[in-house]
Amino acid sequence: MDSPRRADAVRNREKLLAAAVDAFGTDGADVPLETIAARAGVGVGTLYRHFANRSALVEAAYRHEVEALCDAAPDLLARHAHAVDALREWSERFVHYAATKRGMGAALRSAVGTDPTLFSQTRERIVGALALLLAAGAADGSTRADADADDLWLAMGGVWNIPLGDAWEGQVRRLLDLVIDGLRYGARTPD
Amino acid sequence: MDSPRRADAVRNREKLLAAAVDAFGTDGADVPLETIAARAGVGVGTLYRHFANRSALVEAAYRHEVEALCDAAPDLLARHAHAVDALREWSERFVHYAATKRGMGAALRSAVGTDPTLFSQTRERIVGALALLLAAGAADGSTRADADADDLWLAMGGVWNIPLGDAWEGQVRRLLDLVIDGLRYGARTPD
Amino acid sequence: MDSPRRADAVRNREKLLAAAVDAFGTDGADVPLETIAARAGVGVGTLYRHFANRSALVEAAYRHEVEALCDAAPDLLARHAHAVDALREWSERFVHYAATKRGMGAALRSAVGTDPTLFSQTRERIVGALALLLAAGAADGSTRADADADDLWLAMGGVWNIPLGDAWEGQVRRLLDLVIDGLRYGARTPD
Amino acid sequence: MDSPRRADAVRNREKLLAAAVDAFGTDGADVPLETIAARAGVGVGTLYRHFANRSALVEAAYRHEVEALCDAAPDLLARHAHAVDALREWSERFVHYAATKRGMGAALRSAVGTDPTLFSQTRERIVGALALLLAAGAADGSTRADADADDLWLAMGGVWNIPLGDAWEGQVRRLLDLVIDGLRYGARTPD
DNA sequence: CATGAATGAGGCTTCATTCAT
DNA sequence: CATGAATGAAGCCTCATTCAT
Repeated sequence: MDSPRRADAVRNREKLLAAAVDAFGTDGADVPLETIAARAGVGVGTLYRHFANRSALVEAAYRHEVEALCDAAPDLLARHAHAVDALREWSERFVHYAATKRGMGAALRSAVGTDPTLFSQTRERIVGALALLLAAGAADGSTRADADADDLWLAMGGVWNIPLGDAWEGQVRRLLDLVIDGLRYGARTPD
Repeated sequence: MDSPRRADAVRNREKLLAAAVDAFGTDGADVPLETIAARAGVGVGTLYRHFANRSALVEAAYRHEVEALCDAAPDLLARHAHAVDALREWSERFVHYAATKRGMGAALRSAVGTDPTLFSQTRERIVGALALLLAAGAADGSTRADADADDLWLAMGGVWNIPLGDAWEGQVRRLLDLVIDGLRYGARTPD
Repeated sequence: MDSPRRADAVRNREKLLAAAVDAFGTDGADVPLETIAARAGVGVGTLYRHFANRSALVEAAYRHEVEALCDAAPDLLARHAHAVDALREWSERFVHYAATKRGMGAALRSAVGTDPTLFSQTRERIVGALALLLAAGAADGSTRADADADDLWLAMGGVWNIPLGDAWEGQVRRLLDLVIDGLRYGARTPD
Repeated sequence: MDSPRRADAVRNREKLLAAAVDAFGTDGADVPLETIAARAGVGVGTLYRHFANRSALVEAAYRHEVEALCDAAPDLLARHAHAVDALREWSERFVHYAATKRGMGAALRSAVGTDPTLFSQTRERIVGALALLLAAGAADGSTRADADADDLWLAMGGVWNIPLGDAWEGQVRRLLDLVIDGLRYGARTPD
């Protein structure tokens, strides 16, 4: 239904979002937008056609990451026999997401001014994904039935506290594994 | 030895550092240096006479805060009968320092590029101050003798994790109180 | 002979000219062409198919107004028993034209650079229309026979001097009425 | 009292104003500010230090012209035995001013939005200068005593109606001479 | 030593124009 | 023929830094 031209535009948008996430993470919150455009392989004009200004881009890039993360939840459930395994794989992606958010941190902070609901909305979205995974886990008995998505989110939120550095990724992994193990405790299906 | 002129210069330097800490916290990492100079009541030229460039100022402002914080430790010990009370008062100042560091955060991050040892050096300085306080506490029995300055630093580092907001200061206080109470546990002198 | 396609194209051209006149008057000489295209309900591409560039559009819009104004002269003569009545109605339209020219003023000034004959040509066209009306008036005796189209044009040109404001339209009307009354003076047919 | 440096700054300001008047007249209301800066022989930054933005510059340039014009009135009176001669010379300058205003017209129109009192204020200033000249003329008998500055301003305002072109300056001169001759009519001192 | 004016590079954003679909 | 996405040149403005006074 969309003309092919439209497809190119969509692709450009994706490229811009990817480039933005990357650039904010690499070069800091102040990367010239022209750098992002260049990295995406398009002209500045194109960037501005898609995103009215810097905050719009920052916000879109962040929301995009959250969407990608949360959209994966149902897919993963469909691909795994046990919900807990879906949760494990989902947590892999969460690590990546956490890394991104760290990188974009400064950029995000300056963008929340524009839309103060940004963080609360994305939080809800993520808690929703967690709720989905937990519900499935409760249903198939692969996670304990009394686990709450909000609590899980808080526990996972511990990753923000892990100091950046070489050991960061390993620590994040161990934290998430620990949390997921906690969800296994008291589950119906033994390992 | 110092001419009166010299005294003025020193005073200007102080005013600039104070203005910088203030401005970075208030207006963000991007405050024009001219704004800082104005806030200090001097011309930009004077600012540049004291600090070669923006990062130099950021770094100096941060180190200055750390110095002020750490220099207080011996003074406090001298003024309190029990080391633990010195520690309590020192932690008050630490709250202030933490607030400053939060405000300067973005500015600092862009400055570490210039001097990568910045954080490790200031960390050492603070751990040193803590060690001093703990040693005194162990000596007069007002804190447990097996406490380690590095561990204490890590525990206090929890303040970085407290989300900014209206409740921030209260939470910081409670965290620090908790930690200090921990140091009391097993101390020779009962409360 | 004209395919329906052609009819659409003609209609688009008209819509664009109308939108241009409107937009220049409303938003000033700097309206983005994209705005004009949108107001005409077509894409920019279509605008460019019809007008090679900005000045071409400005010029065409102006000429179009003049054409519409002048083409009306013979029609009006055909519809009125006395030429002076045709002249009166024509002057109504002139008011509208004057308003338009005022609005487009800045845009026009930047376009004359492209075609310096623009104003002299449109002047001739208008003087021609006036000559037609006066000739008819002289013939049927409804206006004095010694009136000259060039002089009439100069007299009507007084409208450019009327300061813009709420009273503008009323003053223009009174000026034109006065001029036309002058043409009645000494006419063969009494009122 | 002003340091020499200050003198340079003042000179720069003057150069910028002169360049602006010139550029707006020559290149139209849209001249890049960088062009004006270049023409004044300074960097853009200097332009911006003196004038916060485009309208500020336009407005300042216009007010500057009016000031120059009006400040001349007392000087001229001091230099001429008869007030009417001062008035004649003043009207020379008015021609120049009128030319300037014509040139800056478009630029001014876009700037009035910022300060709607611009025209009324400058009008008052000019009427004031005229009043001064007329009072002197009434006193020394070189102009008729019943002349009113406001009326004189309206009469001189006729210059705005003279169509631009090669003949413009000549027509302006003749108009002003005519008006001044009118002021001579009934004056005590015969020519 | 202090001052603050001058400089100009560089970022943001807009829009005329082109061109693939 | 129409569409509207893409391009990039160009203008506005800010601010770090220099330097004459």
